[in-house]
Amino acid sequence: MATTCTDYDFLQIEPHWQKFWSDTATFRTPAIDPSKPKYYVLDMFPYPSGAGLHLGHCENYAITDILARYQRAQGKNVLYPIGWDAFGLPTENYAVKTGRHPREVTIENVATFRRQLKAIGVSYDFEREVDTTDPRYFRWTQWIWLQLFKKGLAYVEEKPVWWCPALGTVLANEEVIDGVSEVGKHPVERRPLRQWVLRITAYAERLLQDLKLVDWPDSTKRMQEAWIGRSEGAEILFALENSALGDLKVFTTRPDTLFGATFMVIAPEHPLADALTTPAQREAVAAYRKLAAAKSDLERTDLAKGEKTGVWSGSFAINPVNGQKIPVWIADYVIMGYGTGAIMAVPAHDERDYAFAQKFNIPVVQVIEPDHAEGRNGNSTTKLPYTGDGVLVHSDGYSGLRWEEAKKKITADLAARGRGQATVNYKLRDWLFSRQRYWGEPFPLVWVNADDYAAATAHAKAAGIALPLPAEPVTCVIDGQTRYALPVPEASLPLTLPEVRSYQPTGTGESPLAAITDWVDIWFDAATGHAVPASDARPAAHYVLARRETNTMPQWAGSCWYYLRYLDPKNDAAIAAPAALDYWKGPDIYVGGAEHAVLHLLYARFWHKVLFDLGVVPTPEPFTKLFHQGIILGEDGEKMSKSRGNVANPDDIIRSHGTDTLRLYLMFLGPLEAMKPWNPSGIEGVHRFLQKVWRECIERDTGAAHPKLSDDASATPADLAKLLHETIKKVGEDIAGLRFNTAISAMMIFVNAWQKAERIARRDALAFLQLLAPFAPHLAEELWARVGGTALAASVGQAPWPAFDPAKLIASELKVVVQINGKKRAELLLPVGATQDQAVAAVQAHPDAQPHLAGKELKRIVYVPGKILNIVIT
RNA sequence: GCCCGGGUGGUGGAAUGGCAGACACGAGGGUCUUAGAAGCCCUUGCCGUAAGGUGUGCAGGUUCGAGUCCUGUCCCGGGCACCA
Repeated sequence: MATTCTDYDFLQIEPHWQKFWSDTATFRTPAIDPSKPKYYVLDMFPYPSGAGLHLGHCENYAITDILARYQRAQGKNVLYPIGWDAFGLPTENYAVKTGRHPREVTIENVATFRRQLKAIGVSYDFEREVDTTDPRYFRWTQWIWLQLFKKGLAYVEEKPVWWCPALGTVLANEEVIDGVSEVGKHPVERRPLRQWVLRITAYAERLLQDLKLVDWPDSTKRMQEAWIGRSEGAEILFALENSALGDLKVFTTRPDTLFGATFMVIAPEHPLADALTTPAQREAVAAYRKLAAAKSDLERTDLAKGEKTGVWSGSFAINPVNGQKIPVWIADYVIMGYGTGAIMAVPAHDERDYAFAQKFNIPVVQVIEPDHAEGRNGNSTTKLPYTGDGVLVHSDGYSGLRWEEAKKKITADLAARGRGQATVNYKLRDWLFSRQRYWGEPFPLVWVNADDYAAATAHAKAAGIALPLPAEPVTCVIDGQTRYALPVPEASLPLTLPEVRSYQPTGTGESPLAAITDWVDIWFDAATGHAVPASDARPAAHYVLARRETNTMPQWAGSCWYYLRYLDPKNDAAIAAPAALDYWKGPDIYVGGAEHAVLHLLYARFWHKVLFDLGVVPTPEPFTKLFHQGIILGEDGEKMSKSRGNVANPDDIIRSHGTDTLRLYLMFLGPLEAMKPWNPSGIEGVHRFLQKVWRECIERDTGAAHPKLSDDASATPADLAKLLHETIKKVGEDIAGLRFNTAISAMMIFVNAWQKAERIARRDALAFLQLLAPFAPHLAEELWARVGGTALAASVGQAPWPAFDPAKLIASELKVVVQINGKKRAELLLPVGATQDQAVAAVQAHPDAQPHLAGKELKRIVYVPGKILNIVIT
């Protein structure tokens, strides 16, 4: 039932239809039906911040909503869900500031988001909402973590984190601005803390290779490739002059330049740095290492632009190919985290090594000569450093070889002597997976001593409980004692967050959870997961004294698998039922910002592959097709931000022009993937368009259907009918190809023509409303009902998408542009199928063309029927 | 420095190697109106009264024909970076 307004009163129409959709559950996901094709549209789910929806969200969700509505009209079973990525720092910080519980804040923010999403008219199935902070959801986040733990993909390590002594807390990278804390501008330092780390590097090769399986923007694929950073090379052992110290292992991608190695460099943190330092150098090395340690990574990289620094250790290494004695230096341009933390330096063929050698007067030996370079054998004119390809020189036994061959041969020869081997290195680091925060998923495990670990696991086994234990126990040292990580039984999940009185940091760097003694120190039953405070009497002999893990998981955890939970969000027995996983598989399209091109997408792929290996999911990749919408900038062309004062608020636009106008305008602004400045003056254009559609459908004074609508199916003039079918074709193709701006332009062209026609068949008007419906669903519903569409379907979206009639697209005559020597001189209307000779004859008779052709020889004729006739003359 | 994008009217943008500027915004003129708003009609890349010329950052090239392909170059935006 439509409204009765006579004008396009969007303030009345839009809420009316939102209520209709909600009351009739129009967008409830259909049941699994293997006989029907499925289409799963996924948005990157939002973090429900206190600020509410911004235009970027609106753009993102308008895109997916249009796709969802279009695919429904195509007869697909559409899954179009939404949820909340609600754990995380801003909420926790807000809770610290206000003393409110983060859950309370989250519930409030989610309510705001849900209300705003409904106000922009997106057709989500709100019955499938997921919330990462809901224990029924994070139960499965914890379950997946246990599978990773069991597979040996989780381990514990001391890792440096940002520590702010003044705030007494650990800070995230983004909370440290220019070397001071974002809050309060206090100094910060690096401090090692016990952390959980996930072994994503074990999947590096597959994460790289399987990029071939997905339809993603090339730039995103390349960013992932670069992040994984595969490089082939060799590990080479250099004997140390002091043979008691053993060998120094380096990684190089250029084993072909081994004869040019004139020094070695190790990172200041290298484990051999101490041992290699001779007494004479001790003081200098100590000073240098202290200097390097004080530098943040940022400062170290900043110095890349400046001078190289370093200090000689006093020791020498032996080049394995020529026995030459070369000095070992310590310099911070070599970092411990990559390769082996040590390099062989070849100044002639590496810019960094060259700069270092220049500064410290180290010899430079050229061993590669570019092809066709003059004066091989000693009198080279090649400018050094030379990093390109070529032929080896000054390399006994290898001189004259091309570099590719030399790489292989030198590596093989070293391998034969046990002094090296070909290896592959990745830049990808393991994933630091713990946070010293309250508002995150607790790790489902406790720490116990060795004896209790043995007793507890034996007890669980005897009780018939298969704990998710790794092959090798994970241990760490707490207060000087070795502790074993004992997982809670899967059946006891979720492990929920205890209530705390304060979210203030503990001051020790630990999570606020560590202060809740009753929760942390417990008697623990490994078979049931049951626990009582350690201050209580031991309930039974099989209870062991345990300390809970007080770190929590990072925000990434919940967002790594949420797309699977939508398939079956209320399932208490599994992530999702196998039938649901089988039918829906994964998203057919995933839409979200390019800022997640690396981390989120890489982490989610990693978890998905682990689940694939476990047989939980049927596909090796989670997101087969990915699309990044461009950022909406402020009017000034800068990023929208409060401080710049250039933020456009969607609520204001909904009030002034309606959400259909807002959505349509966001889609009309330009290509979806482009970064676009917001230009509020242009919004009038699309608003006028919608009003024009209204005026063509509704009689102004009575509010009845417009009198020019006719029940005679042939009432539409032939030109307009042809245009309608062209529009149906174009809009369908453009939606499928994500070119919404040109789809809208095609609809505008049609309506301009419709306005000039005296009559139009009612069914043609309805077909047009169907095209408009994905973009401006409220107006389309209203007009659909009032023009008579409800006889076909209660909701415009439920009517099958109009088909275009190819026969209607064919014209009897085609326009051909006539060019003479490449310049347009005339236009011809030729019957379909006209031959080149007929075309040329027509041109020669054409008054515009004749003067140009008179007395000229036709040297060449290019004829493309229906397009162009180009005549080349002398 | 490296890797990606991208440079088209006053503005947002359109154009399977085939009429550059679709569709809009803005601007100018007209119509309607007591007046205005809204609507409707016309004009609108630049130079030129016009015929015509010219035009997609710049310089070349390929082609009957280039915004589109190739080479070089400049500028803007994004990402990465002492990664051996």
